[in-house]
Amino acid sequence: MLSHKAKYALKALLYLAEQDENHISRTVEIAEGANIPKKFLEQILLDLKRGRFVSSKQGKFGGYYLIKSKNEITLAEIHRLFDGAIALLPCASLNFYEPCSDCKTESECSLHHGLVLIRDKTLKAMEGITIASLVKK
Amino acid sequence: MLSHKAKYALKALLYLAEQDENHISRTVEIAEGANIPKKFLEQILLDLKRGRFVSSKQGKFGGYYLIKSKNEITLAEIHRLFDGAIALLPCASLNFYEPCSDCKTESECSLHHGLVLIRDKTLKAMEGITIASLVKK
DNA sequence: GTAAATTCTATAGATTTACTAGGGATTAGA
DNA sequence: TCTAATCCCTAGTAAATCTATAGAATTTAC
Repeated sequence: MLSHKAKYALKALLYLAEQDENHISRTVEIAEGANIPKKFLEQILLDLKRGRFVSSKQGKFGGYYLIKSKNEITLAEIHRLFDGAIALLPCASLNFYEPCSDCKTESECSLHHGLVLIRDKTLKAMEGITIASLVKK
Repeated sequence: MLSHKAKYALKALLYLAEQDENHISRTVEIAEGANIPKKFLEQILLDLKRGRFVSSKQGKFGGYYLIKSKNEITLAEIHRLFDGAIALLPCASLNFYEPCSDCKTESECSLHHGLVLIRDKTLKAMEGITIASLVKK
């Protein structure tokens, strides 16, 4: 399941993607438009900025805007930024790999192999969902 | 990501699936064989029993054994039993559906649609992974 | 200088996770 | 019938995580 943070991030990105080119959106505007708690959204937008999905203009008349094409922002990326690994266990993860401490036996290898299959399919599916694909309902 | 509970459940089921027909496995035997904390495993086995994946024999020389074919126990079922919904949000879930309180707008519908696509693909993938498919490494 | 906005740090409350503890109930066999 | 072995059940607990909220610092336009 997605965390609220990831869900809010997607909704915020959708909101930004629906605005006119060159429009700068204030946090409060996004918060009201997408129904997200404002102070929580502040943190999320900063995370999105650190992840290079959006950029900001500070000060009066400042706000946020997309810097990555809505065709190139995928669900997979947002999941990784806010909720971490897409794989079901760290030992099956590409970007968050860790060996499993309790997996030394035969059954471990088997589990691992199945989870890598799942990861591949889920990842491919998630990479197919972009902000653009969501906007054009 | 899978919880430890779900991971341990899978490992315990794998252990049981690898035993001879009619063999009854004690909790401590599974715990040592699959490297799972024993008292934690007790709870997990009870959950698996309530879920009708295993049954037990009580008293001296008791233990656990599979009652569902290892070809019919899927990762999807174990995920649902221990970790709940497979979908990324409750509003996209088949078995754990709940409407999203904050989703009243256009962007909600869009998000929903994409997440249903993901759910369908992930579910199909998870239903393809059975205990039997994991045993025969 | 002032107002409006982002940015940063801290923190609080609730929930969940991953166990652990301790005993009760059941059964087999001596 | 006693005893040991085993499953069964309920609590509790420490740590982490999640979901925010608070407040002040910084930046910018005018």
